[in-house]
Formats: sequence, C-alpha cells, structure tokens
Amino acid sequence: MRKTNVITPFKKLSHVHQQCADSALSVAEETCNSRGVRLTKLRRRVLELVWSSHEPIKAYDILDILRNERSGSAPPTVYRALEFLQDEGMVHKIESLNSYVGCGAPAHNHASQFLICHSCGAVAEMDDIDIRNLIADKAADMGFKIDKEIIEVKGICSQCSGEYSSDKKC
Amino acid sequence: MRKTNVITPFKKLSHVHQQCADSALSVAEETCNSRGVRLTKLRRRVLELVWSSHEPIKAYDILDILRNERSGSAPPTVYRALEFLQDEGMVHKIESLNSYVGCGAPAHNHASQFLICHSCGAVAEMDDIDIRNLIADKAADMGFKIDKEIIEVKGICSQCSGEYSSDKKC
DNA sequence: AAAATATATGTTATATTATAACATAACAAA
DNA sequence: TTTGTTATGTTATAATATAACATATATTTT
Repeated sequence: MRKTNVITPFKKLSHVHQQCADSALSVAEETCNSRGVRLTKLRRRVLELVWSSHEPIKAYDILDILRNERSGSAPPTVYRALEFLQDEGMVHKIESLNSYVGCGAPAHNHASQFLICHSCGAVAEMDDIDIRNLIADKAADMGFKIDKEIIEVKGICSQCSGEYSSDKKC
Repeated sequence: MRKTNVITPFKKLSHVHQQCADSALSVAEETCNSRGVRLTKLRRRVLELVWSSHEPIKAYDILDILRNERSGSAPPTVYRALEFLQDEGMVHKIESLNSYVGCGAPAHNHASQFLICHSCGAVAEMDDIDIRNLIADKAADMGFKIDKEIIEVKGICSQCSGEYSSDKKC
C-alpha cells in the first residue's frame, strides 16, 4: 500500500484560509502561464470565489456575487468560467451536490476521491493510487476499461466527529 | 482479495432483456411485501420503465411515457415514485448523469460501484467489499468516517471494446 | 360498516441547474 | 493594421427538481 496523495486535506477551523486561496491562485497563475492559456480577470475572480471556503460553492451563488461586481453577469458568465477552470484542473465539480470546489494541484490527468463532511460541509480531496488500481483491477475482471472515475464519499470529518481533532488536520 | 459481488453485469446484446425486467419486478414485489410497503401500480410502472433497458433513464423521459398512460402525470408523479424506489433500494440514481437505473438486489444498505460504458450507455453495478474496505481505510487515515460512497466509473465495456466479448458477459 | 387516520396521488406553481445561439469586445498573430 | 481567434455580453430557453396544498385511496380503529 502506498501513501495517500492528499491534495486538499481537511483543515482546522482555525486555519488561515487566505493562505489556501492565495496559494491556489498563484499556482493557477503559473500553471496558466506555462500552458499558454489565459487566466482572465473573470476566470481569476471565479476561481477566487470557488476558493472562498473549503465548502463547495454553487454556480448561482457565484453568479449572485458576480452580479454585484460586473453588470451583465449571467449564467453563461459563470458556467463558461467554471468550464475553463475544470478543463485546466483548477476546479472540480462535485456531481452529487451540483457544486464546485477548488483544486490546488491542477494536473490535467489526476484522479480524485472526494471526502465530503455532511456536518461542516467541507470537502477534502485525495488521489490514492491504491484505490485507483484496485478499482481498475476489479473493473478489468468484468472486461471494463476505465477512462474516468467519480468518487464522492459522504461522512463525517475528524473535527466534526470530535476525534483526532488535533492530529489529523492541517 | 474477495470475489466481486456483481449486482448487475454487463449483458450481451443478444440477452433476453425481458427476463431482467421480470426478475427485478418480482423481486421488488416480494421485497415490498415482506417490508410492508406498497408497490402501487404507479410505482411498479415507474420501476418497469426504469428497467426498460440497462441504460439509465431520465426522470422526464419516464414522465413523457407516463403522460400517455395516466392523465395528470406531472414531475412529482415521477420524482415521488423514484424517491420511494430509491429508498427501497430498487432504483439508484447515477449522479453524474442525472439518470436512474434499476437494482435487482434491493438491500437497504449495500454500497454500489457503477461502471458506465460511454459507448453503449449500459451500466453495470457491483458491490465490492475490497473497494469499500480500502476506501474506508484510506479515509480513516484522514480521520474520516464514511456513511455513503458514490462511485461512478466511466469507460468502455468489454463488448464495446471488442475484447472478451464472449467470456465476460452474461 | 363507519369513522378516523395514514398514505399516495393529483395539481399548480415555482425553484434550481445548465445550455444554445448570436452579438460584441478584447486579445494575439500575421 | 487587418485578420483571425478567443473571451465575454446578452437574451432566451432547456433540463432537472421541489414546494405546497387538494383529493383520493388504503389501512386501522371504533
């Protein structure tokens, strides 16, 4: 068993969230630069709003905020920015919540397993190679070849369950 | 590694689908009887429509059919029946497709891993204990306790990939 | 069997999530 | 600097889902 690659851990309530957002935004800038794609003001702002917390945000909640900032904002304004950010791996959609979370490791081809706390609403992201391999093996037993997997695990995080609160969070 | 519990396998194109539907419907009847819940005509019909193929069906596609059969059919007609059938484990929602598939093993508490072929559209369902355990272990490493997991794997089934076509399907 | 209760369905309205299509603007390349 | 490309503005509408209350049907109690 290999060590889990934790992309976005659960954070303590006391963490300085601005650092999460700042870091993600600057990784995004660099990544867009090196890929030759444009992180426009709008896209950057949408990414910032996605990063306003570790809880997934809804497209129309983003829109409500944008409408106070840019006249002419409409659903396509948001959905197009989200589409770009998803294509670049900077945002992931949580299918079971119709909501979006930021990703600080914008590789095009990593997989994700999301842990969603139904108490605090926070989402953690990992890409665990053992999980990927096991699912791939089991699928292969049925003759199935995997292109993409959606794994969204609901439960309760350490902080909310009151255990491990000091040692399992960053 | 334990053997995968295949709940709904991929089927050959030539399979007699009526048998799949008939079997699921009669299991549903028996299960509802033994649970003391009512598989009404409407619910039975909706379940039958869900079982009209192994491709997931959309709520409004069900509605379109119902409208030709019962005057007064409306979205709640379908969504309420689907909710009942999901609660009873006879239907699962595929979150990433906003669609519904039948389940022939209506336990209240089994988990599911769905394999979704993007070529033929068919969905297979398994409940593999190794996958559940591995994900639970990895989540526990982060202090997370799982209530429910959503696993939807996209790819290509054996028949569509042209391999194993005779030996991996039922 | 009749009344009371609980459950299921009918009905209207609306909320939520997302995309199509075409116009204009901003940027990049030639 | 004009040309092409990419991004955004704008209007409209499609697709998915739920709220709220009325009526009907089934079940239980009297």
